[in-house]
Amino acid sequence: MARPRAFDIDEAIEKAMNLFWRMGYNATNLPELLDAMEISRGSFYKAFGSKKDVFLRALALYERTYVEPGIAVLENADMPGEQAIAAVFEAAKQGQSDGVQASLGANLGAGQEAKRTYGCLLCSAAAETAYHDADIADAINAQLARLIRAFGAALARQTQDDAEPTTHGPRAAERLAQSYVGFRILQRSGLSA
Amino acid sequence: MARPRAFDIDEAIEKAMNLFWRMGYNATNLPELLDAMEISRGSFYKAFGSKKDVFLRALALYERTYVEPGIAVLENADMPGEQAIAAVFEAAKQGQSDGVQASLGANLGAGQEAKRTYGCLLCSAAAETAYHDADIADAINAQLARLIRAFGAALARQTQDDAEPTTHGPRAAERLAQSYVGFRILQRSGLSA
DNA sequence: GCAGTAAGGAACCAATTGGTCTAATAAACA
DNA sequence: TGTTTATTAGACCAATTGGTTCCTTACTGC
Repeated sequence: MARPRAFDIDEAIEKAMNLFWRMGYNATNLPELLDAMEISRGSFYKAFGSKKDVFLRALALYERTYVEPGIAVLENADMPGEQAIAAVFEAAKQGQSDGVQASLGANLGAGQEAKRTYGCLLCSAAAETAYHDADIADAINAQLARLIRAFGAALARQTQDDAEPTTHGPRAAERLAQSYVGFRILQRSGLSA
Repeated sequence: MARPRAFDIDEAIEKAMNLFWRMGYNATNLPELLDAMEISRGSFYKAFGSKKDVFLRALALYERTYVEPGIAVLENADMPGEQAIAAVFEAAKQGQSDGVQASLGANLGAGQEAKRTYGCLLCSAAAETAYHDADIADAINAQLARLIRAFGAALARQTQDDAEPTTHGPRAAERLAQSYVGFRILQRSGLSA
């Protein structure tokens, strides 16, 4: 009995996520965000409430789309731990950013230098917004904590009993997560491939 | 034959550095910056020109104060590579943020929770400003590249010929730098200690 | 004392920020 | 057809952004 929403909420959030991914939270302003989401200011505030809410939903979508598959691999009891960890790092190396690549292609000319990635939204956001907003910080820290635990689960399934300190001890999962985050930050800077 | 500058340029930049360290570049606004530097708007623009210029100088000061000592250790030919690398990570763990601790103490009550650090200005800035300003990105990437090279120098001086993939191969220095950056990002988030 | 410079403070600037509101239109369903 | 709701575009908002200008007040060395 009423006009249905013309845009898809999830699609709009996905477009927002891709912009936040590239720009970071602070550097994303409303006009650009509305442009990327392809909705009007009115629809934006009616459907989502605020920029911060959209960012939190984008973070949640990022988790579902990019983080959880990795966590599933790390926690997959049928896969040896070393193999799971290697697979997660390999996925990060391969870009793991379809949507980003797409939006990048739209921005650059004819796909030249289109190989550059924006790293990891979660990792970048951790560095940027840690001290600014408690809600955002909580959401990010929860995701990072999940990731660390998943690395721990994979480490616990290791088949080889090697002596690498990186893969043993109480802080081994933390250290693996550090490597992952650092990789993705330097990847964003273009210094790691 | 003229009135001398009443504030010390380097001290002002140091205060700015500490604020940028805590807040990041985008989230630092002029009034807060002037307040932290304890100079007036007029003096600010006469002496430095712009917020961006101040940030670049703060980055340079950070490099001199916090990055170069680490690089010197890593490149110290008299110290075994493993030892140098361990020392750099240990320094990062210890906080390595005197100025920041001081400004933190001023913000919080009576020093409670004063142990929290802001991670590493360079690492956080790498994540935040990579795609926004070319000058800033260049300055950051140059510093990161120096750091990676220094890790490489330390690796080349290794005494033990262990089989850890982390410490061998062409990308070993890059991997060490990743660990370092990731450590400091998670440190800022409070998830690594 | 005087020239020269820097200080602080405040007024002022245009542009942008995230966010609100209105009015007209459009689509669905009963 | 009428009710309901979502749509768009745009005006509008106060607050904030980084930055400029100006005036008065120091302070220095000659």
